[in-house]
Amino acid sequence: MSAHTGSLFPIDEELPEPRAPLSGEFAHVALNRPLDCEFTYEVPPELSEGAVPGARVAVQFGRKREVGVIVGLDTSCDLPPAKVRPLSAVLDERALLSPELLSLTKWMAKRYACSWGEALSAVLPAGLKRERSRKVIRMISATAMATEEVMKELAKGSEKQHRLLRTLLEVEGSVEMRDLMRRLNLSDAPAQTLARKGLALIERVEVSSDPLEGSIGDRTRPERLTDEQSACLASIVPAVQERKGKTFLLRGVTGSGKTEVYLRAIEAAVEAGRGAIVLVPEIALTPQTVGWFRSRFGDVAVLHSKMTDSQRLDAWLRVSSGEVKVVVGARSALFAPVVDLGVIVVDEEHEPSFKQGSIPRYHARDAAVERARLEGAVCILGSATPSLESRALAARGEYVRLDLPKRVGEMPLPAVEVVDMRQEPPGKGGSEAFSRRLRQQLEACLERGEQAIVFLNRRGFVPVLYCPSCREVVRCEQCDVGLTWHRRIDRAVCHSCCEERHRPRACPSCTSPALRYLGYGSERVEEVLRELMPTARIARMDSDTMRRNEDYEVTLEAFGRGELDILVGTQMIAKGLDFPRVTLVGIVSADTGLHLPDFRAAERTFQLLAQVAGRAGRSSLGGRIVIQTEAPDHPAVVYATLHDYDGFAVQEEKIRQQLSYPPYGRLIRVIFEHERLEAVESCAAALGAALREGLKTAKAAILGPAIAPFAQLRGKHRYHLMLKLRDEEAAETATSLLRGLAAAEKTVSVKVDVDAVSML
DNA sequence: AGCACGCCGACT
DNA sequence: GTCGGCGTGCTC
Repeated sequence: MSAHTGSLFPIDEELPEPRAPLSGEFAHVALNRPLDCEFTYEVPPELSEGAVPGARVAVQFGRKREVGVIVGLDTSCDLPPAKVRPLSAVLDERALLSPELLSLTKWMAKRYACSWGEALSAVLPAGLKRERSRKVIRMISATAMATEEVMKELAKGSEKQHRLLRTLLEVEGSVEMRDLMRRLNLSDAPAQTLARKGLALIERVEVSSDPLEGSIGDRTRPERLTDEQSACLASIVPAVQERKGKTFLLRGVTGSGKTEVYLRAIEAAVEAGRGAIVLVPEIALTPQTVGWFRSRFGDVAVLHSKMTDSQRLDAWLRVSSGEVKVVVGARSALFAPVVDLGVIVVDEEHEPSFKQGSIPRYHARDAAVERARLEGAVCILGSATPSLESRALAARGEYVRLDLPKRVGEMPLPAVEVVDMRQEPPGKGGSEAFSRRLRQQLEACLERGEQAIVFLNRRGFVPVLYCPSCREVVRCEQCDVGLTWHRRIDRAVCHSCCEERHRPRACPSCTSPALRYLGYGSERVEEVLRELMPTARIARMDSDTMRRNEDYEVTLEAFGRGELDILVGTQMIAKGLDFPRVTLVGIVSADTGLHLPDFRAAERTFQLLAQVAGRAGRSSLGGRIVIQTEAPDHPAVVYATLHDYDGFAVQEEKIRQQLSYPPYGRLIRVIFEHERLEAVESCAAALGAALREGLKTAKAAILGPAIAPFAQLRGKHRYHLMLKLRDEEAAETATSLLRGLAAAEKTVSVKVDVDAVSML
């Protein structure tokens, strides 16, 4: 701009020039950018026919070409004419997104403090977010040239290449490169180098077939339902026919036949010519689960995180065309473009994985309720241990509560025993991980020829590297988290940033050589178990042993065929497994999550214990649970022992109410991150002050700012603050205020997590 | 978020 | 004397 145009003159010269609004046809376009507004483009006459709300368009934005979605049309425009550009192209022949999905994404933007375009980007499959794409994945494998000799050579100088190649040799076969690199925390440079040396082979593959494709379940349609199942369906089925949005909270103990209720509700929708979506936690999305739905509904579209972009696109388009009416998938399957949606099921609705960790930070359960409302569909939230949030909404009459209190076939719930680990004699070499009682039960179980599951929510061999002389544990310099020693790979691993390093010989802070190795993780529990029970056939399932998709299936199938006696594992084995010969579940420690600085720690522990306990006693063989703990009097343990969900909920609700935590009001968490500590501190303080000022009159309480539970993560300092909002109005005020404040911050990263499920 | 423009330190 | 740092402001 030249100095003569007026920019150097006082601003009072800048009179708003009077002008008539432009007329013609204009489209409001939402773009996948964190910008608070939509952008207006002129619709050229030749594009007029296709330019409808819900269609994707290509537009020139700044100096880039972007894909956006038309969210509205207008016949006038009051922007300065020079600013308005024409649409470059309409990319779809019809509205790709229904009015309901447009409304749903608008609701998400408001609720979760993101732009409409960002919410839309959660709905569109990746293949439709770019103008042209057919992404291929890269697979990597070791070649025959990768010998032990070569490994020794690499070990000297090329740390990263060595680590990568060793992993490739271990997995024997090719693995998806992007996935592997993320897990090993490597860029693809080391892989490229290995490929150049001929030690690794990188192939571009257009896509293998859907691993869940052929799976057909063996669940037959029962002739008769239990009285409780019939009662549930008697209130659900009419609601499907009424076409009014309605939400049910279905509380059913493990083995009570929740799935059959889902299936019948979906049948009712399909008979009425409508479609359905079933959401399950990612980890429960197994061939077995998918099979149940395939066996009943034939062609069922599956959407999960392991699919490639083109597979997802394919499934999405088949659903959109009405060719497929039933969709099963993880979180994002909520947005499947099902034609005339009649039922949405959210199974295990209490699972925190339904909350998306990145923008848009939506909760799929809450968004499902909203989508059902918009579509006039029925939403069924199912769980053995519903979240306190859903429980409260049911109590307030927002949801209809339904109960399945008994297991199908009068199967009793398994007996639960608690072992107080403080009373156990000290052991050595990790044997203290098993109480006398649990050992005895394991032996008895195997003698009867039955199977056992041993659960521990902690990976690695030893989780604590303790220096007795400075009384500190060895921490990750990047993350302020204790390192875990993994013995098989002999490395100290940070479970927060996945960074691995050599096992420290001495204490890094005081150089004392006498580091002590304390505690046990799943790797060590497996080893101890092999020593205690040398004849038992044991397998471990955690994210260290399950490096490939197939590993999971192979191990579970072997367990199902009875080729294994004991399955040791973490979270991974807590959900959904249904093996009739499992009669014993040992929980090595109930305490791992109990003392986390998160107000939901007790709720999570209770849910986990109930979940894991549900793996035993699923047949006439009966079942038994042994819970080891150092806190036998903790309510989460006590009520889990009694199978008393309501009892636990009632006492936990008292605590929440006293402290005004959800479900007594909503909660927003704000996280501040930056390399420079002073920048984080001052930004958090300033934003905290602005919030206190802006929310003076709202029913809100602000906690903090304070140092976040992980004070450092990947080298960034972290602060956080928490807002407790007494009512919806306060929550809305706070959300929009925060959106403005966060957008104005340029240096420090400010994340606004509405209805946060994790405080860590 | 990108991506530009714009003003101050260490290099040829 | 330039290359490049990241602060500030805009995108229909």
